[in-house]
Amino acid sequence: MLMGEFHHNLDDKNRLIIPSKFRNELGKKFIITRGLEKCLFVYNENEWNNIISKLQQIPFTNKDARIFMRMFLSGATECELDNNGRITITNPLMNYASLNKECIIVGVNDRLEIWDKDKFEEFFNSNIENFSDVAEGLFNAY
Amino acid sequence: MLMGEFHHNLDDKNRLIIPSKFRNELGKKFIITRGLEKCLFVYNENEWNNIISKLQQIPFTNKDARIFMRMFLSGATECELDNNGRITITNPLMNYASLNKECIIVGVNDRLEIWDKDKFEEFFNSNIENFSDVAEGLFNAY
DNA sequence: CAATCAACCACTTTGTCCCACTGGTTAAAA
DNA sequence: TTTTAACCAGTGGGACAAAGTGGTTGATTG
Repeated sequence: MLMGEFHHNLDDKNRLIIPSKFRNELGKKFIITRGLEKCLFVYNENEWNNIISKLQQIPFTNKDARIFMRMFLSGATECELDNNGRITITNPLMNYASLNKECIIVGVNDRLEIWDKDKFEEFFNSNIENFSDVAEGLFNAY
Repeated sequence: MLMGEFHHNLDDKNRLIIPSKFRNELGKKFIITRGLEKCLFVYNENEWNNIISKLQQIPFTNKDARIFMRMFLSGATECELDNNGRITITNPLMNYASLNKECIIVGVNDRLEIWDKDKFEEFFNSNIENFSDVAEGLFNAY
């Protein structure tokens, strides 16, 4: 179960630390790609294969699916940690997520998400009331 | 059954005592995360797993669920007591709950709540009038 | 041949663990 | 009844290991 929030900086070679808590669950090789809400998604090989096999069941005549797959797969990059636990982020992904220096890496169940710091805070603040509402319903279920 | 109110200070390493009365029920490892009304929730492993297993049934293509998961899990931290019965609070959680030094730890049935002292008193004072009103309808609903 | 990229290396910082101290409460003994 | 000893909860700080940062070198490619 991936969870938690970590703050790290991209260096001038576009390298980003993957927090050590996440490294075991990600494994040696993993996949990074465009995610929803303009952040990046990071999956380990198993999770990635699960998603792909689900996507493959959708006929390519479905326009939404076609668009989604194009976005999702064209950005996908296989990456590997260097000796210090870092990955290098490619330019297309940097642009997509508006990364420049300060990043936030969050664990969300089966994936990591990589956010530009400002974007994340903006997202967070604009959803914080929503959080209470949804939570209310959820916690009442007990 | 967790209950009671305890006052403790964060030290300059962001460590906070978990009152000894609570330690048995929490166990060795437990989870701390963002709660409602800007305090922190602390769950033992069982309670946490219950919540998570419900969340995992919601598909990630559902936007509200995606947002909620992100908010909920990004704050979650697994923690363990040190030899002196303390935990370390991470920065994102400190910020969320506006903790600085004086904290209040309250037991609320199946969880602990960690409050900034001022926030708690503010909450307490602004709801003390409502206490009877809220009570009024409460039992009828179930 | 130049420029870019990836691997390597070394330094710095952070976090974790451990130990020692304080104060208060309880129990025991004079 | 008073004093002393022992214990437990809580507090603070220091040491060491791990994590994070930045730079340099060597290889590879255009």
